[in-house]
Amino acid sequence: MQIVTRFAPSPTGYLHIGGARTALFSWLLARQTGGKFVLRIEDTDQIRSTAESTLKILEDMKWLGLDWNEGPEVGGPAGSYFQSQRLTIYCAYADKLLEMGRAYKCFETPAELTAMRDKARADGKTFKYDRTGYRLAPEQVKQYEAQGRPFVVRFLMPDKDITVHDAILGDVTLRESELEDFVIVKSDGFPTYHFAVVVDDYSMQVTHILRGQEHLMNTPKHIALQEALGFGHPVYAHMPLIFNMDGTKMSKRDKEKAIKAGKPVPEIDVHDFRMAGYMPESLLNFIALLGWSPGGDLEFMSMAKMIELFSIERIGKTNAKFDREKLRSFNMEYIKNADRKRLKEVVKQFLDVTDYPLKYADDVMLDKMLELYQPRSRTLVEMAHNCRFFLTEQVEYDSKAVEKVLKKEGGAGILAELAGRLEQVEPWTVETIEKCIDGYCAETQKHISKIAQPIRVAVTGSAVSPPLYETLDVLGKEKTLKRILQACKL
RNA sequence: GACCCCGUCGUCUAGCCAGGUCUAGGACACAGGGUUUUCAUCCCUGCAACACGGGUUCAAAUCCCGUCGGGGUCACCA
Repeated sequence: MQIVTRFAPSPTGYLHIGGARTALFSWLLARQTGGKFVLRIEDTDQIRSTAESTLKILEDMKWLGLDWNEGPEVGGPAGSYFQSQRLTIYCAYADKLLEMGRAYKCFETPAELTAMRDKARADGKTFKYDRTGYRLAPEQVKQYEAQGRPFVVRFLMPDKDITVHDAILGDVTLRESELEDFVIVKSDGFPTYHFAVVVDDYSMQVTHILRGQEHLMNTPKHIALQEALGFGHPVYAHMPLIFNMDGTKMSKRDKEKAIKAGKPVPEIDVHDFRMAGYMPESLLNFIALLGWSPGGDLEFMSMAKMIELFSIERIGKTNAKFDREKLRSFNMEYIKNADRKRLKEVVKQFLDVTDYPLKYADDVMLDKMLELYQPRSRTLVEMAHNCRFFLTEQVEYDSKAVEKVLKKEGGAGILAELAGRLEQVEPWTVETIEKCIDGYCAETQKHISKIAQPIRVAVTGSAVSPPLYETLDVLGKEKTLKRILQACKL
């Protein structure tokens, strides 16, 4: 039997990093077995869903390289992959349940329900819907409907315990007393998540459902629905959750908080990581290791390797904390080891959506930058930021570096002398530059470090840069001399 | 609060299911050292964990129970 997995985000914002992991695992499972990966947009919340979010999510999925066999843009046999466009399907099933007596209409208002919940809480009890709607006489229901009173449809839960056979957690049994008749159709006529998800997973022939553990307690509802509708059950696999280092949830609000506090803004959504200069393959590799491991000491894996090694059995049960330090380290490793062609592609993609001076560099210059910065960048942001002195006319001088290196060690005298020497260098290559400066060191009995640093600061504005001779070579003779002379005046 | 899930270095984890080969391995971070014109890379060394208490057993990180701790869920949100 063909394995069909799915990822079903609700379009209420960017693709969350946790969602990305869910999508990745589902995708891996499908790809490994030659099955199908379905993307479905769960936009039954009319208030919060936006078309813009859908576009963003699709874009992030593409950036990650998680392609789908059925879903938005590609279509598929199930019809629309937007739940908001599948209303007639849900209605048909809701009617069927109503006819079977497995569902019933309720006329309580949200306010009334809230009041009942509050009262139960005040009494120290757990609220459970009392099936008032179920006991309504048919005439009464008709009368309410004639009055135009809004209603919801609730599913009549069977009076029995329900066991979830989870592929990760094992059997989890929920007592009948813990289960209540939940809403399947809202008063606006839209299905609730629980109802739509069951109907869609059935019609899209989904065989394996991977999702976060926060859904575990929902699963008995879905199982009961499947039984009532005669659907059969997919395999469920509830994955451990991902948190911040301090144990709190990774939420969009973390970003707002950081901005208010004037702190660095943490990456939360896939889009954030993209803008922060991570490569999709390193992000994917990193999040794959949150809650899953191929076993042994293996950490760095290509997508092909991950597809080969992935298995639900090896997904762990314990929640993980998202360590951005380790991600950075992963990313550096990926940048360092990427072949130049791929790196260039990623860098160009990155520059397309950001605004660094490097964006305006020509291809030859970009190659030179990559040569210099590939081994020393943890992120693309770092790379673009650190190489900007090559691309801008004005050097931004780091005051500390000027103070410490230029004023103390070098002095305008040495720099002026050096400028004179360098002016004679012809042609301008790493070798000739080296020869010139080495010669100066030998003649003046000065250690190279006493010479290199002042030049570096003069030319780059910073005490830190790629190797000096390469830097000067790439910068060019004209700019080098100009900057050295300019620095003499500081 | 009720119900459910989980508990190996600071963090991600291997080992657990099929108990001995575990004085618990790897990675990130951290500390020290080496290479180096700065930075980074690279190399070496170090620090650091089986939550606790009972049991079963010749033997427990591995099996069982309890305690404690962490998390999730309790919507006409998904």
